[in-house]
Amino acid sequence: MVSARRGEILEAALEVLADRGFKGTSIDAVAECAGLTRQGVLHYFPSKTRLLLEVLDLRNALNREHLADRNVGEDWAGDFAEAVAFEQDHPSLARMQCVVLAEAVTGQEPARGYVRDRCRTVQDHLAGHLAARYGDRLPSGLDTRTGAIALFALIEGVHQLWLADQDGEDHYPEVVREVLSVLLGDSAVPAVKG
Amino acid sequence: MVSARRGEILEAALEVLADRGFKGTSIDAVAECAGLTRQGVLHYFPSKTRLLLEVLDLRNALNREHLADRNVGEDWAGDFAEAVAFEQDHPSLARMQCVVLAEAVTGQEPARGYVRDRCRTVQDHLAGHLAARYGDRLPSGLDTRTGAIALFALIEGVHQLWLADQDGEDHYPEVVREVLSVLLGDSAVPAVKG
DNA sequence: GTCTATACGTCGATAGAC
DNA sequence: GTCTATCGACGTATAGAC
Repeated sequence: MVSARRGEILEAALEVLADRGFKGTSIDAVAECAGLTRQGVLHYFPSKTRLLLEVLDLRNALNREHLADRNVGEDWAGDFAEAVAFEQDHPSLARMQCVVLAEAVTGQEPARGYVRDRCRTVQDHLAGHLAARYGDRLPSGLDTRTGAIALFALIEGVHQLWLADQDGEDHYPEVVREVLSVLLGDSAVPAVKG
Repeated sequence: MVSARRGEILEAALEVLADRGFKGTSIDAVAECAGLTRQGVLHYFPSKTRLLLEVLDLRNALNREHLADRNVGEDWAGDFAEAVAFEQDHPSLARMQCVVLAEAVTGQEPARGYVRDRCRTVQDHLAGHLAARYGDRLPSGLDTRTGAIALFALIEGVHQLWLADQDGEDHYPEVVREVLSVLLGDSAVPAVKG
């Protein structure tokens, strides 16, 4: 039903957004990248804002699809390391997300609501899963809610660091795995002491 | 020596940048906020880019100034909690930083170099301090370098979460303190087990 | 493809201080 | 009479809308 063109435009928009952010993106640039004219783009998406929101949805879909392949929850540290690796294998997705979310922190950007919702649902999700498995406190002694916040912050922060300096450190998935195993308090990982 | 005007313009620029990001900021808006015209601003700062860079320097100066008041290193978890609290007491600084850094992830933004340098120097700094105190491994078993990365990522991530949803959770400084005490492995903090 | 809006940066001008 | 602070007007580029 959705024409192939629509998909192509979304792909093109993802690239341009990743490269220039929302404010910096012109419909012309998206159109050129997709091989049609501005009017062609506006035929499928009524406005730049709607286009952005659909790209964000696309990203969500891709992420969920990827996670669905794993048996999430058996190996938390591994799951998160994998999620980080996935982002790093798809730099456009990662950059788009980072830039657009930050822009949304700003005044009245269209993605503001999206960002707030995402922030809350991800935290609730994490807290729910952790509580289901560990109860009120993680084995490390951390409060479950605190742990969920820390996990989320850590992942977001790692993405930012990686994007800020892609020539630097690139063992982030491994870093995440080790840190998580300490935070959770499982000792399923080589947390070699002294 | 620098005229008072200059300072006023920097202050105004900080506000506007925090509110609209770099791309969204017009010299006109800064000028209006500072009570003069675009040309007046351009008299003190040759370009929008230079203005941005000076605002980033200003932020650095403020941060250093604030940290100089503490006896940094005696209580790591406390230091970081304090740093987070400081940011939250100065929302303009925090938002400006977050938005501008994220924009810099993008193509050829002026702050790109600044961000990469900051990323490296902060990590090196942290790693150096941690190594000086703990050696190759933290008491928690984490590798020192890994710990430094995790600390930095955690702080950056927490800022982002806070900015994304300021109506949500607001115990971030406390969260940071608790998480750090687990990551480092000091048990100087109520990490109540079971 | 044209219209309109906005924004950057330059040029020349004015007015006061030294 | 030159230096500093500021302004108005202009040229150009880009983006969104129809």
